[in-house]
Amino acid sequence: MTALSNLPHPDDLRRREVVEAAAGLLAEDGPAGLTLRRVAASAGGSTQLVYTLFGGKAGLADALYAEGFVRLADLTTRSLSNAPPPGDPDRVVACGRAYCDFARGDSALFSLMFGRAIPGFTPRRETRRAGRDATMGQLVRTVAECQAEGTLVSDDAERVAHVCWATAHGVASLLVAGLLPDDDHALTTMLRTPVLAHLPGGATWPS
Amino acid sequence: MTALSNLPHPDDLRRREVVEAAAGLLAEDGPAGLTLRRVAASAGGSTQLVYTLFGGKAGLADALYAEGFVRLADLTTRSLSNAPPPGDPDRVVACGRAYCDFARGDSALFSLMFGRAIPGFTPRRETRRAGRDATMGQLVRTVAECQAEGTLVSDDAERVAHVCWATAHGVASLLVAGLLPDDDHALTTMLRTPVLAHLPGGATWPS
DNA sequence: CGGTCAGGTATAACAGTGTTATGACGGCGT
DNA sequence: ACGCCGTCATAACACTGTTATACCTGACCG
Repeated sequence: MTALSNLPHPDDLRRREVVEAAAGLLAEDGPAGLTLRRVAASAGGSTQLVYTLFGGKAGLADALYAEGFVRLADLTTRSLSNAPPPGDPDRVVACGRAYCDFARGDSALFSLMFGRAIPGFTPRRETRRAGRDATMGQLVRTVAECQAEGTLVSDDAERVAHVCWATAHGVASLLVAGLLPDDDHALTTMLRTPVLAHLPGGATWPS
Repeated sequence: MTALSNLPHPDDLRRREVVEAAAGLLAEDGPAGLTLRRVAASAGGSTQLVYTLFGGKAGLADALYAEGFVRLADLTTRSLSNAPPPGDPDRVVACGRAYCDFARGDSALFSLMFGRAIPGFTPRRETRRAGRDATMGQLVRTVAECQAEGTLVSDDAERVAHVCWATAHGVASLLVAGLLPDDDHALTTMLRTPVLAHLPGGATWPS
């Protein structure tokens, strides 16, 4: 089982196994249940395995951080495939809805990514940048499509995407924290708010 | 207010000391530095002190959670006292700005409140409700003042406050997570967005 | 005044954590 | 074949939250 297929590096396969085992433990028992011994046992090895593959718990958390952004991007593309065609502002709302679904579906992973759920861990700058670029890329693209169709005002697409991300993130975060009622209708109106502010013919800030 | 601060018992004075010592450690060394032994040493006692006063680390975290909402409310009222008179939509933006200032000023406490920074801890339902009512109360009040002046559209004030809170929380959270550029101008435009969507004469969602 | 009881306090022990040192094993190049 | 390097598992270390135990203080009552 060791050395027949070299196409993917065997270490990467092992890393993937460990990451998925860790993600399973994280989803099941929360960040408190993510211990090196349990991860090692779940992946069929010893705690040293995590050290040789990731350099410690911080490295494993970094891999889970990146994995979270990958899963979020997958969920977003899947949600966009069931949304109106490009150029419809509802696609921006669909991105926000996918964001909330991701947070509610795996709140522990969401907390690891955005809430310092692993005490000593802060993601590496490159990993953070990659995650930010991934989610911002999808959002900027859908916003720019709407601007090209004239369904959204031609403001800086990145800035519009920023505020849409912030809104979706705030809704999802407060939802997970149990501070917002989990009402589906109220959720859509909240997610619609930032794109409503960039609709053609909207109000401008009073000077 | 009654649920957040109890006056009578002399034990509460000790509780206050311990809470402030813990808040100091939290602000200085982050959630990872908040250990019972360090808290006890900083408050001049043994670890049992935390158990007799709070019943354990979860109880201490709950007290810190409530303390965080009190400090946030104080910062908000202070920010509102330097804002335009009631009825000006800029007051809502000022609330969001105070929210971001709070998050950046004590990111560890912010993470404890909203990000599961203490592994096993989730706030008690009453404490959570008290904190939510405290921040929502201020926000609903300032929004309702604007609606009374006609500077904001007469929608459900609580719903408007919800989306303003979510936006401010998302901005603050992504800022603390290092995922948004810390640009002051961009911050104000983002915080203005949800109130912009409720200005009189604004656009409505296309059916 | 003396005895008794309750409750807070400190000490020490326990299970569990991340991390690191210590050897043992196996594959590889020279 | 030999030495070497990396990987693995085991065990130990320092630390965590929690709990049991003993002590000591202070109030209450005979």
